[in-house]
Amino acid sequence: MLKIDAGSAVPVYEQLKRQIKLRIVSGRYPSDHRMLSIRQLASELTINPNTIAKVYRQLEGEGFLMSKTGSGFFVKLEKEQMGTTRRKLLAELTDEFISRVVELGFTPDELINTLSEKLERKSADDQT
Amino acid sequence: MLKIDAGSAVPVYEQLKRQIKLRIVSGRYPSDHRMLSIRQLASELTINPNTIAKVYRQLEGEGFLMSKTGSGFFVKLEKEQMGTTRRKLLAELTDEFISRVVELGFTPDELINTLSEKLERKSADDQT
DNA sequence: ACGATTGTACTACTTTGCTATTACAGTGGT
DNA sequence: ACCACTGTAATAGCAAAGTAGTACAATCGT
Repeated sequence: MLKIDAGSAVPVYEQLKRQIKLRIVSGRYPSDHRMLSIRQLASELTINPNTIAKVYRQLEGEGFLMSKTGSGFFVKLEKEQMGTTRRKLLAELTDEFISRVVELGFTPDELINTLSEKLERKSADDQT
Repeated sequence: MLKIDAGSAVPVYEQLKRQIKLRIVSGRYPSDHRMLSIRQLASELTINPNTIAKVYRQLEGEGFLMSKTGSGFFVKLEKEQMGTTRRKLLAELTDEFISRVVELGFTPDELINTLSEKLERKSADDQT
């Protein structure tokens, strides 16, 4: 079940987009899987259908969904594409992160160190 | 000299804030350094004084500046605080990055790998 | 062929973020 | 004490983002 936090600063359509993208990229929504219809999902989440439409259309533009007028939206991502798509997503996020951090005058060493330290601590917490 | 890209998607006040913060944190603007007055900087950059005021006030709120009504804004960051402040900034950015990436289902290994690879490639480019 | 369901397109309203304008109040040098 | 400088505060204008409402067109099952 998808969840929306209405009070959040990140807009509703953005929250939805991330969640759906994750489910597609992780294989939980396989290729040719039919998405809930715009109106169905809208009434489930108690938000405007147009917001759902926006999300679906954007995901279509990014190559994750395909629309068939009259019958619904379908997942488009083939299993073979999943790897490269995941890599591309990660690359984008990483590039943005690096540029922002470098902009603040940090060195690559500092970057790697704090990141790996945080990840170690995180995995320790997760196991506890 | 501070530079503003008027056509950029990131708002003017945000561009300014980042640049000034960098100069303070890197020590280029030492403690007790007097900033250009709101109106001076505004006329130099050909933008509205109120935008500068907003930047200064926010930086004051984050503990980088101090205002003295009638005489100007002054850098507040002591040399001893620079280290911890820098670390804190980096930690915030890193946490946000990690949470967004984990949200997309990536493993710590993938993360470290792409990051270090990108950094290596970057340093190679910078030297060329 | 019909009716229910699907996506689509257009419009409009509301809110928010950003910037601009103006008038006010405190400080400091001379 | 004055005057030119400083920050402050309050207001308004503008554009963009986000969401909502309504009418339309294509599909599919029966």
